[in-house]
Amino acid sequence: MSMQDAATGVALWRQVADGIERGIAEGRFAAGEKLPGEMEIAETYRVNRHTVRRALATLAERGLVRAERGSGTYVETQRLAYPLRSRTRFSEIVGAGGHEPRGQLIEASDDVATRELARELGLKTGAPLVRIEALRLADRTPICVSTSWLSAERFPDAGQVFASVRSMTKLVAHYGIRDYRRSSTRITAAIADASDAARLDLALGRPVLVVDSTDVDPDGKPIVTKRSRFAAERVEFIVESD
Amino acid sequence: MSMQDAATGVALWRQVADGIERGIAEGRFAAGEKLPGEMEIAETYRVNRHTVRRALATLAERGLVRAERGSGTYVETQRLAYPLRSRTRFSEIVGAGGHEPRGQLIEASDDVATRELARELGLKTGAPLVRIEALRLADRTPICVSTSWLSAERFPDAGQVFASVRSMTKLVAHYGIRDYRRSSTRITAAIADASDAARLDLALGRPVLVVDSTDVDPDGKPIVTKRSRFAAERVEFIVESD
DNA sequence: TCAAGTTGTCTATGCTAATAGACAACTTCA
DNA sequence: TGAAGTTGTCTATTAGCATAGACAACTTGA
Repeated sequence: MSMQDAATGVALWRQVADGIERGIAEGRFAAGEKLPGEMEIAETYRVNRHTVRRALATLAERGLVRAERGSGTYVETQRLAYPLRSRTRFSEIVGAGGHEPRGQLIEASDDVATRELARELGLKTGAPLVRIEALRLADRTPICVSTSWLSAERFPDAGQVFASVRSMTKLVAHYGIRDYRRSSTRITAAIADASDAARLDLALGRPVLVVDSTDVDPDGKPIVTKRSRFAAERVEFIVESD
Repeated sequence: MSMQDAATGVALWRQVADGIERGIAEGRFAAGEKLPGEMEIAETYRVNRHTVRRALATLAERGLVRAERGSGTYVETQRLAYPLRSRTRFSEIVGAGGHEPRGQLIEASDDVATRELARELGLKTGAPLVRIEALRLADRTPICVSTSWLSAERFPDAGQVFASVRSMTKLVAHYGIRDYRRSSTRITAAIADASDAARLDLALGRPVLVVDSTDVDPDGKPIVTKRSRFAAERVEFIVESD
């Protein structure tokens, strides 16, 4: 019943690595600057220097820090600002941040609507759907994995179309829909599962922002419903009230 | 270079526990229903039964599941829906969900404005602030820990006032502010640090939703800026577009 | 009532995480 | 140049993770 005295089940070096990464993400360690020495880090976390070394090694492998023998260990990073508005387009948001948006089809398959999917899409339970699993990147950095569902009757061959245009905006344009908007967005967080972690190039145990959303056409008719998993360490959602 | 073949630094029993918890959170295991047997879980995760038992033991300790000897292991849970609007009041949101909102002062102290805080609050760097660290609960379940900053000149003794009224809405009402709205909200996710984990009664390694927000009065003048850490496994944010 | 299926507890063993100390290799700065 | 401070590498030891097998205690349903 009482709380746990430490993060049971999570290796110490992992906790140290996460702590340092958090420090970087929050700006306590600025990009380009030198981290405290291994001995100092070991003292602040009350841990052996070798444990710190292992933590730093994993961060270095992921390209977050760079060690220079005799000198110190240095930082590099930056989080992508991702506004959530009724007009939410991955390519526009990433492009506005000065990065090149990329899309990549992982898998397209046929599916049938569960009760929840049917409700979101305004269809009947069991209606034929196209399920598209896609990876989205900014430059070469994976940002999110998303699973999208569309009506198979309204969007036949959506999977093949997506494979060639690699953008949801262009996909729906192909079916004559020139504009759409976000109707609902639900956000929570979880730990990445094995396959998401692999696709996002995340260490397992890292958090993802899970976003369930539905886009509708100008008449309010549902087009597509999605579940996207964003690498939490690479994005920051901006909610604009009013 | 290559990705990690498994969640290095995270114990197997922890991965199994997280997997099951995710299954519960996503509704794959409905509340009240029976989980698969320990042997079956062990097979799906390709892991020893003892490892599964340890995973289930931690979930049971946190009240997520309940084991019944000879029969099986059963689920219990529900996530709190937390809408993010320009009118965002913890007490109203929790109350609307049929729970009793509670607030608890952890610590109040004097502080001075960093450049970021000053910008958010429309003050000068170094201006005197009151910093309030508070825990918010729904019934007896901790939901979030928040650190709030207010101008010490405009809200003298804010810490003492909060300690007695235990609500941000009532606090500002005490200074004659009858209404306010959310002006900006930024969301990301992280792993809970040791003290937040303890206050939220979270196992370390569990994710939190980190929300940075600023409230303004009807004239648009900043009142308070906050950083809140929500237990991700207990809430789900709802963003309403339009 | 009995067999099958479930959770609970014990013993035992190999492997990895974490600690500890020592020293080499290198950089920085006085 | 030299001393202080840094990262890199080695050896050794202890505690905890994970596996394995066996059996007890209990529930369920035929």
